[in-house]
Amino acid sequence: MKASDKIDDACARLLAWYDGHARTLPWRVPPGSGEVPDPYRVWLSEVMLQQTTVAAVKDYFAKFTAIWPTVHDLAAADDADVLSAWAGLGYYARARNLIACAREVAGRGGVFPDSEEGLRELPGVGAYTSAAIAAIAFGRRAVVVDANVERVIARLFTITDPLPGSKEVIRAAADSITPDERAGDFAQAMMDLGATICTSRDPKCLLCPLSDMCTARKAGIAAQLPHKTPKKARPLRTGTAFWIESDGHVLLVKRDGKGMLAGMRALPDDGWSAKTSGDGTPPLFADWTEVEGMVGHGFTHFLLELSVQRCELTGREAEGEWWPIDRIGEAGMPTLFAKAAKLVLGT
DNA sequence: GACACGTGGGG
DNA sequence: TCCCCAAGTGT
Repeated sequence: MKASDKIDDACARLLAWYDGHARTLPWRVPPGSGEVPDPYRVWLSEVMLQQTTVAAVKDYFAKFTAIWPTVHDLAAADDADVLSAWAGLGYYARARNLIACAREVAGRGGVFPDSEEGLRELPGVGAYTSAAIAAIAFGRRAVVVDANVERVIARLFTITDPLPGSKEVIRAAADSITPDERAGDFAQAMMDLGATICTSRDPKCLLCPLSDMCTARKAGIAAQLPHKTPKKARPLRTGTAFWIESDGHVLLVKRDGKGMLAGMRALPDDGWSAKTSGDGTPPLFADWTEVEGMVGHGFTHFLLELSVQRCELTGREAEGEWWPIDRIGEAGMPTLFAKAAKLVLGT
């Protein structure tokens, strides 16, 4: 059997498997249905799915498409409303780029570029997302490589060099088995395979349509691939958030446009960051009381232990936005501050 | 290439 | 409990 035959075989088997096993997802068109995917929904889902699980995205996708059914609607939205709707999903730069991208596309008449290169120019659309949209929404041949594909390819071809150094080698191997036809289905098939069969831990090789051609499985090392260079330990930082209450309202601030949780509504704090712990300094002079307990929160590159101080004011002169406490859940704060609010309110 | 950038779930 | 991981991008 020639190498090219094996490649065609892998491709055909994967597509056949996908026809019978594709996950049903809110943003997906079932294979063979003849439906045409909406580029707006494909784009929105792909951005939401960056470094995020399908389960976490589902509710947000439903909410966004209900409030903003088209790219024009999203482009016309207030920044604060979009950021609030995104609150809890994480990686907030994605939301800021989402707004910028929607406005750019709306400025082109609401038409997304239909090529990988054109899509790549859009804010928040990188190598992966441009390839994914080109393939899924426009049927273009594109080499779509996410963490699922990296894992499947590393195992199929026994690529043992550690990530991220081996990205180019993996991409080239993925290129070699990417078909000209059904590019979108192929990309989604690879990702579904990685998500459900060729999983990071405990791969289900007995169920895999490619198991007999998987060289890592043959070598008995499938579960150990891909190798990854070890991550650095996350430092522990401490910080303080301040709950300033007056007449049933709490004082919220808008965070800086740069850095952690940029642009998000939040409780005032003492300036903690990934680099340093906070200094405990309150934003104003008052009779502060320590709230019992602590909020533990893990960010990508550090861990935070957040204490909360509270005080009661008689007026509302302080700088910020006074938010009704009984509607604090609608404030659209990142999870860290939502946890702090729960600690204060005992909910 | 390295690092900043969130969060929730699974083993 | 803790560690790893997930449909990455921008700087």
